[in-house]
Amino acid sequence: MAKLGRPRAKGPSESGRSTEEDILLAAAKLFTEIGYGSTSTHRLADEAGLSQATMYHYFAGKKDVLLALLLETVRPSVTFAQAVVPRPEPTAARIWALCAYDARLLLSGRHNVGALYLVPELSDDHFTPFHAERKKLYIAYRKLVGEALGLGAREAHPLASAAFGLVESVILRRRTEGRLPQSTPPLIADSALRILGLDPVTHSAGDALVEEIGAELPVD
Amino acid sequence: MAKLGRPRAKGPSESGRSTEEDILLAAAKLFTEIGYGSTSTHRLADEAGLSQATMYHYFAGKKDVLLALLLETVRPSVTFAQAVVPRPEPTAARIWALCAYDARLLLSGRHNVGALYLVPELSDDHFTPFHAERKKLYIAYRKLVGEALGLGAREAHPLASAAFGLVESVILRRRTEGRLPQSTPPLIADSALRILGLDPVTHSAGDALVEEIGAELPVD
DNA sequence: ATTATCTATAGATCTATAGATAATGC
DNA sequence: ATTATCTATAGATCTATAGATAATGC
Repeated sequence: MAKLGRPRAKGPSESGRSTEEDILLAAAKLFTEIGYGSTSTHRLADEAGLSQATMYHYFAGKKDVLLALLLETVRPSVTFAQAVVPRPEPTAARIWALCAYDARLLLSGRHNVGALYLVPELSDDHFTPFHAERKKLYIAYRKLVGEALGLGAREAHPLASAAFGLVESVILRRRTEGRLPQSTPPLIADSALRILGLDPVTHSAGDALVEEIGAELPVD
Repeated sequence: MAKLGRPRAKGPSESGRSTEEDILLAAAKLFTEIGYGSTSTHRLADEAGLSQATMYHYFAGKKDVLLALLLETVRPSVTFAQAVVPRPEPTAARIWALCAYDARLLLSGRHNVGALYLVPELSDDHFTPFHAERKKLYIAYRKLVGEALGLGAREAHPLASAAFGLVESVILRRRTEGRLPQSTPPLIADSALRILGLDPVTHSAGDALVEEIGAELPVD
C-alpha cells in the first residue's frame, strides 16, 4: 500500500491520517492557538508537514480550511440533536442529555475548536453553510424547550437561547480557566433545567440516555 | 483652542475625541468586525483618520492597542463588582445586580468588544495586566456565591464559574443572534439565581440596587 | 498517464523606522 | 522649541500560481 505521488520533503505523515486531515488538524491547532487571521498559509502547511503550495491542492485558501473545520466540528452536535428530539423519553431528560452531550463535546479534543465560532471572519457569506448547520442545532433546543414549557417557538426563544448560551459558555470558560473538570457537563445540564424551571433529572438516567443515543449514531 | 502639531491630512477629527480615543474606537470596530489578526496597522490608522505611521506615536504596536482596549472594556465591571461586594443588601440581591449590570454592559456599545476576550493572541504574556483585572471580577463572583451558599472559595468555584459563564454567554449570543432584547440582562440575572438555587429577587429591587451603586461610581 | 507533491517566484501587502513638515508656544 | 502629524521606504512577510519532479498504475 505504498503512496501515490511525489513523497513529502519532510518525510511521510506518520499519523496515518489523510493529507486533508493533517491540514485540518494543523488548522485546529493554529487557529485556536495563534488565531485565524494571524495564521499564514505557510505556517499552516508547515504544521501539517507540507510545503505551502501543496495546501492549495486541497483547499482554495484559508477560508475553505476554516469552513471545513467548522462543519466537521458542528456535525456531531447536529446529529445528536436531531436524534434526541423525536425520542420517547420525558422532555426534561432529553434536554438534559442534549446539554450534557454538547458541553462534553465542546470540552473534548485537544484544541478548543468551539472558540472558532467567535472568529469575526465568519460574517462573510462564505460561511453560510456553517451558520445553517448551527441553526439546526439551535432549532432543536428551541423545539425541546417549547415542548417542555408548552410554548410556541417565539415564546420559547428567550429561555431556549439562555440555555443554549449556558451550554456554549463552556467555550469561554475553557479559554480562561483551562481544563474544566469532568463534572462540568452534568452540572451544566442540571443548570439548564433549573433555568427552565424544570424538575431535575438523575445523572444516571441522563447519562444512560446520552449513551443510548450516542451508540445509535453513525460513527462518521 | 486650536490644535498643536501638524494637521491631519484627511482633515481634523470631527468627533471631538482625542487621537488615542479615535484609535481605540477604530480598533473596537475593526478587531470585532474583521478580526484582530486580520487588521493591519494601515487599515487601523486609516479608520481612525490618520496615516499609518502616526499610530506608532501613541502605541508601540497592535498589541498595545488591543491591551488598552481590553483594559478599558473590563474596568467598569471590576469597579462595579468591587463596589457591590461589601454592600449591606442581601447576597442574592447583590448577585442579581452584578449579573444584570455585567450582562447589560456586554450588550451595550456599538461593537461586541467582549468577543475580544476570545482572541487567541491573549495567551501572550503581554496581556497579563488584562487577565489580572478580569480575575478580580471573577473573584467578586466567587466571593458572593460563597457567601450566599455558605461555602469557601474552593467549593463555591463550580457554581460561581457557571454563573459567571452564563453572564458572559451573552457575548456569544450577541455574535450569533445580533441585537438581544433589553429584557436579556434581568433574565440572565434571574437565571443565575436559579442556577445557584437562591430565591428570586424582584426586578424592581434588583434594578434599584444597580442604579444606586452605578450612581456612586466615578464616571471616569 | 496520473497523482501528490515539490521549488521558485511575482506581486501584494505589512511593520516599523527615519526624517521632513506644519502647526502652536514662548 | 515643541508637538502631532506627515511622506517615504527598507526589509520582511504572505498569497496564489506556474511549472518541475518523484512516486505509482497501466
